[in-house]
Amino acid sequence: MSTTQMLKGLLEGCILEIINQQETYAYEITTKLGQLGFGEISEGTIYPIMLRMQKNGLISATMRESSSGPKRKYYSLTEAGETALEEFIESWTQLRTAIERLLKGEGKYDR
Amino acid sequence: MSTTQMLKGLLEGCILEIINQQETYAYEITTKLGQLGFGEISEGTIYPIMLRMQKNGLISATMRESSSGPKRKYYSLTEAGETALEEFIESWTQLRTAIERLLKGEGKYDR
DNA sequence: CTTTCTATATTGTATTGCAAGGTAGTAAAA
DNA sequence: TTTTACTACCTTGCAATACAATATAGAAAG
Repeated sequence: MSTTQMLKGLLEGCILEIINQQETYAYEITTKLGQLGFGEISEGTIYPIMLRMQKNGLISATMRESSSGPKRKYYSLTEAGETALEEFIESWTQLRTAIERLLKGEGKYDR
Repeated sequence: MSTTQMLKGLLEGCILEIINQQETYAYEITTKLGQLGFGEISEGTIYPIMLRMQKNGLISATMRESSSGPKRKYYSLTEAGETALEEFIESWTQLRTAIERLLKGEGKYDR
């Protein structure tokens, strides 16, 4: 079981959180995720997510000059994005709690 | 963001853990997951997973009579299943840690 | 002028959760 | 006896998503 399948659905929420903490662009997000302990997240993963979230109205983008390369597309959260982030955190907390309870062996003999 | 996408890849590992704690059958696993705080996991979700894991040699099955209904297919972990479970727990711990660090705002100003 | 790093985007594929549907056994209610 | 409900198994087809592979291009350094 690789982490790649476990990421599904979590990545979008995590990226919302990253943008919420600081306005940033896709290329930087990949390195950020690496630093945080997610695996190496490839660009083929990130860019579709960014475009999808923008299309769904969760983030908005503005182009800005870079000091070292092509223009960067900086993203920030829309109001819908902030709401989605809150919902993500709630869902994550619930899921994490459920799995932790399972792994601790709680409910082992309830039947 | 619904929990359904967040479950991807996690369900298989969680089911391995449930079977590891106590030999059980698919129908019971659905109710078990409900009690633990996962959503209502439908049978269309569970049965394909069980067949897949059996095909992949992670679990083995034996039929037994039921006191209240059709025969039950009881599953237990194979050696490969135990290994997969250990790997899942490790991957999960790593992923959980990464997300928690992110949500706590660590690494916010490392750039 | 070639390489390397930055930075964006697209296409196609595999995995997976799940709704919807189907089959059957047991048992209690009507 | 018929009906209803619960148990218990399984299959088909769809939608969402991560990712490899590929493409494009600007900037800087060698």
